[in-house]
Amino acid sequence: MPTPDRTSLDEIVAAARDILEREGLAAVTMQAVAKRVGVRAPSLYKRVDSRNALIELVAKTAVIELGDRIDATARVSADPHTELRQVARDLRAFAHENPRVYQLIFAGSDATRPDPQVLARASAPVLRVTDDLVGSENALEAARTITAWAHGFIGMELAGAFKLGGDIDNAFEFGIELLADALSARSSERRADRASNGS
Amino acid sequence: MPTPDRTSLDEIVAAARDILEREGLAAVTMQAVAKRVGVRAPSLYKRVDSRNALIELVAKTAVIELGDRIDATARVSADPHTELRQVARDLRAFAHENPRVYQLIFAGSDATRPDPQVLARASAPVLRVTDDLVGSENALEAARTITAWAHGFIGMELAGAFKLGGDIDNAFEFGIELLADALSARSSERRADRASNGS
DNA sequence: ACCTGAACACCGTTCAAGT
DNA sequence: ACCTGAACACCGTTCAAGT
Repeated sequence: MPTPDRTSLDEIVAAARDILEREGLAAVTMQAVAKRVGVRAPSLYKRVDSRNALIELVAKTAVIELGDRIDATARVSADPHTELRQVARDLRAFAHENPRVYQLIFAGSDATRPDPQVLARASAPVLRVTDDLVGSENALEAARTITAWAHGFIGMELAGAFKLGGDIDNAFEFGIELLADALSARSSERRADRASNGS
Repeated sequence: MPTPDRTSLDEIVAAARDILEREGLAAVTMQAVAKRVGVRAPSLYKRVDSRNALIELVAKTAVIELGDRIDATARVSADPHTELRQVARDLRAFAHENPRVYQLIFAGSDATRPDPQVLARASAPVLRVTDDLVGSENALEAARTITAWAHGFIGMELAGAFKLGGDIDNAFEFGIELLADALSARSSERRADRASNGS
């Protein structure tokens, strides 16, 4: 006679994520997760291939969540400049709310990193903005510059690498403005070039 | 009667670093390190407090090495603009040569991250450059923008996050130029402001 | 069909016993 | 003074036995 299920994959992934966020990756043991969902460790293997696979599921779930979030705010914004600012702030807000998941996603091993498809979806708004700003020839490079800056800034912030004092929020806004201005400047040059080329 | 030493702390740290770079952090077990230096695992505890302490030593050693390297090339360069470019390239070259150590340093846990003192030393050249470029009021923010961009770019590159094709070297140079130009522009504005203020 | 205890291999770490 | 085997607690994982 079949026993009713005592847990579910979703519950397991949620439990793992919660433990990760509260106590760190090392604390995400199969025993700890099992205990949280009211089951013994071996039972987890009915729904999950391995601990690594479970960690990957946590990462993947979070990436999708992040993608949705960026997508939602990117969709409603006005000009590229403010849209850019908004995407950067969204990313940072997510990182502040889910620091360990964020680090798992962007600084973890190969397996926990977003797969290209999801990544492309998440970075689409950035590409759209840079395309508007600097034109399609340099849109990819520009998008990479912005993404790299945001990712690097947030990573350092989470790592507590900004030890020299100063206002960190301020430095973030400074960076956004600097990059946005720089790209706008390129954009103007480009328009000027085009005009003088007559193309 | 005292036995002659069969290994040394330096040898142990070097062995651990080598294993880390070749096979990843998970492969750095006390047994693996011990085997490499010709000793049994328990003997390591004569020279190292714990596995974590050993990993920290690997990180610290590498940070000092990196600091020396940046310091050396930063010292000989000419104008701030090229110095900036050079520091960024040094950082990237080190990351390419020591990818796992780099990630350990900049994306690892609290314990493996550079302590503030060493970090300050390594970032001094950057601060000097930004001070030249944008003035002392915004030097820290500017330095953070540059450091964040470089760190983020390299981190993404090592993570294989640049899946959309395109020339990555090109994107790196694009980023440097964009940032350097943007800071130079600020610098000009600053000079103009000062002139019009009469201060 | 799901769950469990027992078992296995492998960790990090400790310690008494060797030289 | 350094090194070692044995032992302990704790992992991830497998599997036969329960319901």
